[in-house]
Amino acid sequence: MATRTAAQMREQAKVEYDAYLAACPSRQLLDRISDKWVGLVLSALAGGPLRYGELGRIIAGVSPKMLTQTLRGLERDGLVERRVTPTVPVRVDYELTELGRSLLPVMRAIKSWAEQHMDLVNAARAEYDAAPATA
Amino acid sequence: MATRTAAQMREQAKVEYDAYLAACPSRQLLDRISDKWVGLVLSALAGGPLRYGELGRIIAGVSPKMLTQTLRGLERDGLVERRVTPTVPVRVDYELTELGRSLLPVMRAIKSWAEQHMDLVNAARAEYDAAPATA
DNA sequence: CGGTATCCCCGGCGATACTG
DNA sequence: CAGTATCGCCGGGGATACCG
Repeated sequence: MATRTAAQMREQAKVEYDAYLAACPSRQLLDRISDKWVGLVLSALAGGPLRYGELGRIIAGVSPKMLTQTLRGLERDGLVERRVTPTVPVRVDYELTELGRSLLPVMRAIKSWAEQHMDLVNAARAEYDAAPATA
Repeated sequence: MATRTAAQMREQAKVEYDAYLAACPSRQLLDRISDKWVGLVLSALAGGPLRYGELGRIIAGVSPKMLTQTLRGLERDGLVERRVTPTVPVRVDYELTELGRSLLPVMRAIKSWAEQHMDLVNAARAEYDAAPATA
């Protein structure tokens, strides 16, 4: 066995780096908000509490599974609150918490940059895609 | 067959909604910056131009394929510029464009929120995970 | 040095059917 | 009404090997 191979050392470094990445707050946040449905749910909830079914209708393309999964994730992170009213047919409302609302400005910043610059990005893409040869 | 089934109408609505989502600037931006390596590359490049190999070493856990793929995507979007110096062994530098630099404040906003609030999020997670029964 | 091309595998997304 | 459980598929991610 003798010396550890370069591959082994690299492997080791990689594992550590992955662990480091997983612990990075920015990455954690990006992982959360980059989820396909999170942004939609957040902005839907920005206007006030909504029931499960209402969210499903507003968001339209979401399956019950993904909606629940998204909601659970957000609840777990303390960004939304799940409030159950035990009436005859149960009624469940979801609402942004204080923490969840504090995230809205960030979402707005993202939206703002996107609206101001995405046309440039799209132009760059078009140009890039249209360049088959010659500088 | 007569009437279109509810499933068909739902399908239709979903396709349209997906198209709408795909066109949403915020979603496009999120799709880009939420990429595992994009944030790393951007912040690495924030300090000035770097060579391909340097990026690979700084970022550590990245495979050549992913590094190239990330770089190409960013170049295509006009966020980084690829500069080739045709010396004997080729030399390639990557550098943020003006557009790319304009994105840095947004990244900082994300980082800032994360650093200020992720401990609350993690606390919420711990509490959530520790709640097996009773309110 | 700076990539490209290929293969494989895993995880996540969505659809469906069913329950309290 | 508000979910949960299960299945299948598809695509992206990483490792590896190889070119200019």
